[in-house]
Amino acid sequence: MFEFRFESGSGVPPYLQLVHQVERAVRLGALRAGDRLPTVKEVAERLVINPNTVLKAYRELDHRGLAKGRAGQGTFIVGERRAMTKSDQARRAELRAGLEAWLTEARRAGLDTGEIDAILSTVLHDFREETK
Amino acid sequence: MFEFRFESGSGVPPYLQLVHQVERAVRLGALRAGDRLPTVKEVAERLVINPNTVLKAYRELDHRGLAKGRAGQGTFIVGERRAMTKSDQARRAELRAGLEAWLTEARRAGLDTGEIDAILSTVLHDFREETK
Amino acid sequence: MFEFRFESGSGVPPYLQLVHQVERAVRLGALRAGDRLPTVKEVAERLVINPNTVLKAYRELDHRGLAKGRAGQGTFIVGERRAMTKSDQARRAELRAGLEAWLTEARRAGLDTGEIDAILSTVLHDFREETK
Amino acid sequence: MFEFRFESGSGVPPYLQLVHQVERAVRLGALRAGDRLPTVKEVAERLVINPNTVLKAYRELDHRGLAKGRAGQGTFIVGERRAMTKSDQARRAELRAGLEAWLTEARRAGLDTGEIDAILSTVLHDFREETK
DNA sequence: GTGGTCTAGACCACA
DNA sequence: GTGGTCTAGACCACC
Repeated sequence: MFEFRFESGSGVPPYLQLVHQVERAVRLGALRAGDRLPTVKEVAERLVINPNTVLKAYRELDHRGLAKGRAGQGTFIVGERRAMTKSDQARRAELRAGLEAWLTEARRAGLDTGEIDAILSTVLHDFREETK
Repeated sequence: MFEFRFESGSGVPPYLQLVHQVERAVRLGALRAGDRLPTVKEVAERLVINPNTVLKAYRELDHRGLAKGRAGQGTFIVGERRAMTKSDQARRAELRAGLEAWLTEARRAGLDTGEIDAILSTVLHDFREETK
Repeated sequence: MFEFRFESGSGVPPYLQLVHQVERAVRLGALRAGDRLPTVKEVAERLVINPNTVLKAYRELDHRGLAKGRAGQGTFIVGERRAMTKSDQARRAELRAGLEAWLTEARRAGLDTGEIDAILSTVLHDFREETK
Repeated sequence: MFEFRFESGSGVPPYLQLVHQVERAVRLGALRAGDRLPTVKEVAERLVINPNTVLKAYRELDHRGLAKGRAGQGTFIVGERRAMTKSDQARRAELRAGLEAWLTEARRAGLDTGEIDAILSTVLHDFREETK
């Protein structure tokens, strides 16, 4: 079952964090069409937030065409996302491993979380500017 | 002079984005104690937002002990952040280059911005869980 | 419920007066962790000021770690302030009574509010210099 | 020569602090008609503030009829304040001593500056309400 | 309904 | 001109 989490202190509204997490999971293939999201009640209890906040996130997912609620059954991921080929999956795994290596390297160099974030967001921004 | 920018669509309130950018710049050594931030008016005009929004960001920086406004003079970075040694700087540059290489690799593998973000935030999260 | 008031004419910005009052109340034990402050709207209406001014005060209290706003619920005093012992409370009451006696004495000697203030601030200042 | 000082952190605008100090000194008899205030330049240098701020305070004192600048000579306290009788002076000294005793008592009871302030302002406020 | 962000514009304090 | 306070009112996020 998909697990939500909160990155507190980022300033992103809680309901949007939930939306983003589903979006990312779908992109990575961790969530696929037909998968069932945890119920509103479950999420609300687990994250200790108001059920309305979860509802708003699920409504937004519906709005974005990523999930669809079925009365009495739950909320399900929709939309066809072409399955990844084996070689695609392998390449992702490699990339993932590469990033993990980079992070380990950064930690070993004595950088704390804040510094890593700073480098990440700066480099990311520059990269997007260049490849725009 | 320090340049602000907006990462629109993230859901982070504009004033917080400004705060985060200064925080990151200070961490990376791009801003140092005594440096003057652009005036409230300049930022407001450049980003086409209300001066009060910029003021709010500067006030937040004050609260966080990162900057201090002086009426009639401007807003200045405050607090001693020990200068980085040459070797530290070199290590950062290496890390930066490594991350850029990773990004180039990811692009070459056909990942779009959304997918890269997805991998980044997932791996980052897992990494923090592990090293916690 | 905590009651705010204005000491007009002091030159202290209204929002700061609110902050100071909460700080003092917390110090005196009149407000304790978990206590709920009146809502922004209530204070604004009672003191006939703009809600944003109250909000600014509450935000400042947040920054100082004295209170925390919870959307939809209100603003609450935060932070553990060890409860005063019975004997402590008694000593405070004595001190308070002593000060009241002094004030009565001063009034009887024909001093007006301004003169009392003058003596108070002067003696206070000297006292701090000495015990510094 | 009269000495100005700053109580930082009170939120009272610097120029008003200067005004208040002269007012109090006049009330207490520490400054009397004809006494010369330090020059704008002296005050500005001593307190490390802009001369314009001192000028504004002196202008305000003029406005309130407490002091008058004489071109090329300086700023002088004006206004007849009937001299205090010997017995009046004695009574003030007694009051002052009484307050000092109270403060010593408070310190001995373990109260810090903030707590003393809290009691003072609370009792003062209540006292004014009662004798209003 | 409760806190919080943003805008718009007036006014003040400081240099 | 530069930071800062206050007002007024719209809109958002959370309960």
